[in-house]
Amino acid sequence: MSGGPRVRFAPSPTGYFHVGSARTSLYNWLFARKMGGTFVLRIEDTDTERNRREWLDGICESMAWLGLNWDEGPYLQSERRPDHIAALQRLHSQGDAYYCDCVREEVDKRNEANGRKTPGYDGFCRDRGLEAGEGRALRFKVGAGDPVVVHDLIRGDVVFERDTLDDFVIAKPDGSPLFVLANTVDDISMRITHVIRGEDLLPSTPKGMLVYRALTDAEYPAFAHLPMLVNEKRQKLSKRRDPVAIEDYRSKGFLPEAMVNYLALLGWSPGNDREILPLAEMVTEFKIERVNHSPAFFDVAKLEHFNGEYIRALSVEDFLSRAEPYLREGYSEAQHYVGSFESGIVGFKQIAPLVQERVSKLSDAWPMADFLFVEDDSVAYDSAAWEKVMVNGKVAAAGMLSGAVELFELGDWDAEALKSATSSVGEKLGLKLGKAQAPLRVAITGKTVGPPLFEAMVALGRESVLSRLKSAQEKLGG
RNA sequence: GGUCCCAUCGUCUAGUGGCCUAGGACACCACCCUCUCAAGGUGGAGACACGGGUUCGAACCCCGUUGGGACUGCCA
Repeated sequence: MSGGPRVRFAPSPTGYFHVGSARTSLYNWLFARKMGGTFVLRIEDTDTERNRREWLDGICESMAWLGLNWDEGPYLQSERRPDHIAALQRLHSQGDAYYCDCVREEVDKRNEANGRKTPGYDGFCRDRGLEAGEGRALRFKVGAGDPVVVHDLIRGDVVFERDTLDDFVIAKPDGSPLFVLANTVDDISMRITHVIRGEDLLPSTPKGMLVYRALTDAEYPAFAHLPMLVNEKRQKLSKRRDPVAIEDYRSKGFLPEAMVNYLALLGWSPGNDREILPLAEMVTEFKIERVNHSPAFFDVAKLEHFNGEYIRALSVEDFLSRAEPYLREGYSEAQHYVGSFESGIVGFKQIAPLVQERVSKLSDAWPMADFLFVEDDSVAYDSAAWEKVMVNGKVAAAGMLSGAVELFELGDWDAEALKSATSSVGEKLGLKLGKAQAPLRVAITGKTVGPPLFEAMVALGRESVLSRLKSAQEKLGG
C-alpha cells in the first residue's frame, strides 16, 4: 500500500489502556480505514522510569479486543534512539539547539528579578556556546520569526507567536531525547501524513513543527486535535481517580462492539439521528472534519444502554458463548454453596434468551441465574427478600408454598401448566398472580427478581423445585 | 499569572443565516403491557451562557463579557 494517508497511534505504556486513548486510537483507525490509509502503532516508551512491558502488552491486547488492528508496528520508540541522537546532533550543529546548564530555581529567580511576565525559560544560555557536558540539557532555539500556525482539521488555524514559545528541552543531560524531539523525528521518518491526537497536545504542536522544519523541508502533516474526555467535574479523565481502564470495562462484561460504538459517538456523530451503527458503517460515515470541538463526558449509563442493545442483538448461541466465562467466574467466586457447573449450565441454556434480554452487561448473567447452579438445600436467600415476602407475608407465603407443593407433584411440567397451577393456588388465597408467585420465586431462586419464574422452574426440574419449596416451608415453619 | 482551546436539554449530540414554537439518544417522571425484573409502547418535563453588533432575518457570522478546560516538566 502506498500513496494513502499514514496515521499513527502513539501511546506511552504507563498504565492501563485508557478510554481516552482508546477513543484516539479508534479515530485514527476510522480515518485510516475510511481513507484507505495505513494505521501505524508506535509505542512512545522513552520515559524509562514509568514504562513497563506489561502495559505495552495491555495496550496491544485491548486494541485487539476492540478490533482496532494496526498495519505497522508496534514500533518501539526506544529502539529508534540512534535516529533521535542523530537528529539531536544535527540540530546542535546547525545552530538550532544549544546546551544549557540552568536549573529551575535559577531561572525562576531571574524571571522574578527581571519582572518577566511569562515565567518560562528565559533563554539565558542561548548565546553562551556551551558544549555538551555534565548537567547540560539540550534546548531548541525558537528564535524570532513568523508566528507558527497549526492548521487543525477540526479547529481551523491556531496561531502561536514565537515569543510565547520557550526554548524547550529536547534532550536530557544524559542525552536522552524527549517527547517533542522523538515524536517529531519518528513522524518524519515514518512519513506520517495526519497527526490525530488529544487536545492536550495542542500546545506542544507548534514546538514539534519548529523541530520538523529544522529537520526537513517536507510538508507538515495535517493535524487534528480531538476534544478531551472529561469526568463529571469536567476535568480531563485521570487514571488515578476515574474509572478509565478498558480492561475493567471488559471484565465487567461490556462488549467490544458496544464500547467502540459508544466511544465513536463521544465527539463525533454521523449527522443523521442514528446512534447504534456497525463498525463498517462508521467507517464509511466517518469524517474527521465533523469531530466536535468541545469536551465530552464519559457517561457509563449510556454505555450500559448501548451494551444492552448489543447484547440483545446477539444470537442466542453467541450470547451463550460470550456469557459463559462470566458465569464461570461467578461460579468460582461463589464456590461455597454451588453444585456442579455443568448441570447449572444445562439449565442456563434453557432460559438463556430470557436472561439475554434482561442484562445490560455479561457479568449480570450470574446473579440472575445463580440459582441454577446451587444445590437444592443451599439456596442463598436474600435476607431482604426473605423478610419482605416470607416473614411479612407469612400467611400467604405458607399457603402458596403448601398449595404449590401439592399441585406441582402431579400434572404437566411446562411453563403454561405451572403458571395456571400457581394462579389457581393464588386464587384460593385471594392473591393475584403477581403476589402469588413471589413466595415461590424466593423459595426457588432466593430473590424477588429474576428471569420469568415458570420457565426457570422448567429449567430446574420438578424434583428440584419441590425440594426447594419444602426447604422454604421448613425454614418458614421453624 | 501567561499561552491556547471550548460554550445547544442533567449527559452525548443534530443544527453550518430563514425548514427551529430547536430534532434524536441516555438518564428522569407518568401511563400501558406484564408472573418479578427487564425489554417494548405512549406521553411528559428539560437547552441555544450573557451583552453588543452585522443582517430583512441569527443557535448558526463578528466583537466583548462570563464560565469551564488544557498546557505552562530535564513526563508524554
